[in-house]
Amino acid sequence: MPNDSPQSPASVEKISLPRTSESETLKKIRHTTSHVMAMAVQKLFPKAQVTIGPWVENGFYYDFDNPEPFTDKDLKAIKKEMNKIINRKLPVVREEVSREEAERRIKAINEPYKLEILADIKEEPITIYHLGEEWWDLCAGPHVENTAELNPDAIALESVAGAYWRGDETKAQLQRIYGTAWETPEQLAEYQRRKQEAQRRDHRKLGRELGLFIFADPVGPGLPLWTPKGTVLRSLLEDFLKQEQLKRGYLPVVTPHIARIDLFKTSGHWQKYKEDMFPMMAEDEESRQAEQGFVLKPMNCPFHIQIYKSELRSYRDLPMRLAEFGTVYRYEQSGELGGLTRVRGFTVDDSHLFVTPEQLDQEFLNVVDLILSVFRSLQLKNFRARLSFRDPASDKYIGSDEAWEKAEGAIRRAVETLGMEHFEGIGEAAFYGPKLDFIFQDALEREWQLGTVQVDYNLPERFDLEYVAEDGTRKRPVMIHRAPFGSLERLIGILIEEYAGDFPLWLAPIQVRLLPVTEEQLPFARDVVSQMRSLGMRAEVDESGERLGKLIRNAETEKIPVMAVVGAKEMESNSLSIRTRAAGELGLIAVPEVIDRMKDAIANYREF
RNA sequence: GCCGGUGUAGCUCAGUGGUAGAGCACUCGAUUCGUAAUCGAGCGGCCGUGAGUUCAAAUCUCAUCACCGGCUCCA
Repeated sequence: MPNDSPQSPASVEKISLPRTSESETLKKIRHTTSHVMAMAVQKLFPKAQVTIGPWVENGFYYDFDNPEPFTDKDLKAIKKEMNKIINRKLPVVREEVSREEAERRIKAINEPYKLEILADIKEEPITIYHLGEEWWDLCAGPHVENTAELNPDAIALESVAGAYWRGDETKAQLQRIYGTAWETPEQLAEYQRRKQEAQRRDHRKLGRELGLFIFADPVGPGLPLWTPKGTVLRSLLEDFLKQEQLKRGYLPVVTPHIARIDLFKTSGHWQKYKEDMFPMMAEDEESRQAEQGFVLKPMNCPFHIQIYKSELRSYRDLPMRLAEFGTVYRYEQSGELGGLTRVRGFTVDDSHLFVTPEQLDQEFLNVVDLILSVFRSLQLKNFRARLSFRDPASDKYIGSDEAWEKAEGAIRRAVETLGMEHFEGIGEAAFYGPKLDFIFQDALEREWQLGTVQVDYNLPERFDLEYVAEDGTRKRPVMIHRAPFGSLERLIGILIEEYAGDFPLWLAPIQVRLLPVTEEQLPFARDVVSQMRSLGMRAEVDESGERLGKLIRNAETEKIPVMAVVGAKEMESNSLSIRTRAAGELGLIAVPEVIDRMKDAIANYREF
């Protein structure tokens, strides 16, 4: 791997690649290609039944019900068959039929899934698209007019995957084939190049290369171990947020990792969240039977609630903002785990705000303001805000409709007040309340929730929380759950990919490395480093004794932002030859000036 | 949890039934060198794990664990 040497054309974007949603042409191409693929599959696998085959942002897929799962080898054969179909230059013909006629024809070819799809189509007439004489599918279109408009060299089949019919785990598992299709072979090549490029930013790869974290088989899946460098990163992010929270009146707390099962029965976790919790620890079989045991905490809220409840609170104490970097454990399904973005043990930058109903709106806005300012400081710009509401049809939630409506109302008012762009995610709520979530994308365009704010009327009720109001009566506070990072693990995963491993100076695990030209300069270099360290900078000397070219190469590969070459002339003039990753060689600079500039840059979240 | 794929040295990977390989890293020696790889030698592997087939298994079969791409589910 040549790493990112200056010669490599870093990220020159020669060819522009439209996304499907932005290009009518691509929509047609991909739609038709998915039909061609389905036709090819049914030719090679006559038992395969078709279901749906839409375009997606980078290509298309089609789900089949086939007695045998497809393998990578099958994909090759399918692609070959597709080429044949395309080369036959089949016309793509739209036909409108009545519902009865569509039903009759589907029954004639025995395609039960199509029948279900037909039942869901509201409008008439029903549109059917024919590929030549021998194959057709229910489809709204649009399509190209002839398969000759497709270029076999601009099409690639990518992978097979299981997918549930209608996205429902309890329904049949279908075989999904993913593919991609473009206008020209050049576009396909560019798409594949960018995909490779994205893989180079993958935090799992960079995390290993930069020595930030590891996973160890004997420890277990989804349980990251943080190396010294990774721990620096974590601590810096924690300290940064702690300072922001200090300014805003948060109160730090610390709570244990385990608790009696009863705590989670009161909160409702045991009833609604049990599947996501590690199994109970019981002292003996009798205790196990009686459900008398301890569990690892999947969330911090019940613990913070206990602290709130430990004294009688006055309205004068509110809002009370209890904050903790609380490590929680969730028994995620094995197939869900991956890198730092989905793990089984992670640290939430958690806080629970206990507020009066009158304070709710303002406090919610304050939290959103904090979250947005955190994202700004971290230079995270590409996110979407999601209103995560409950699915009224599901039974996975606790609490009354009234409480839910009040909480959802508070979130709606907040985004309206802020004029914030957002979308709604039905069924995305926590089991105890609705959320405002901030959704980010990783290098491979998968979406992840980071920051979150939640309004909760339910847990205060279940734990019978109170405060004494001005008039002396006992009233119930409202809770806001919030986490700007979401979790340190996921945040760092996203940050690594966002920065492509090039951390800003203030976050870099090693900020500056001194590179002695010969051993002669070692003592001087060590002295400069100790000056820097005494000022809190993360500095080190390369003691390897290799030649300068190698020292630079190593520092570049490790993505160290500032390199300082020390040779005879630097030593003589008490200066350093500075080379930065971002700007290259900056020439000779006196040691005190280097230190001042470093200090200034770090304090102001700027580069050297 | 489900479907497909992959597990060989610390890392990246070659080896497809017959004596385990390369580059980098690491150790030692020589070199004291000016902005992306100095030369040489050495160390290092129960071929993820367990069973089976075979005269013989890294290689074939089954099971299991982990990882990767999806699905479902979530910070």
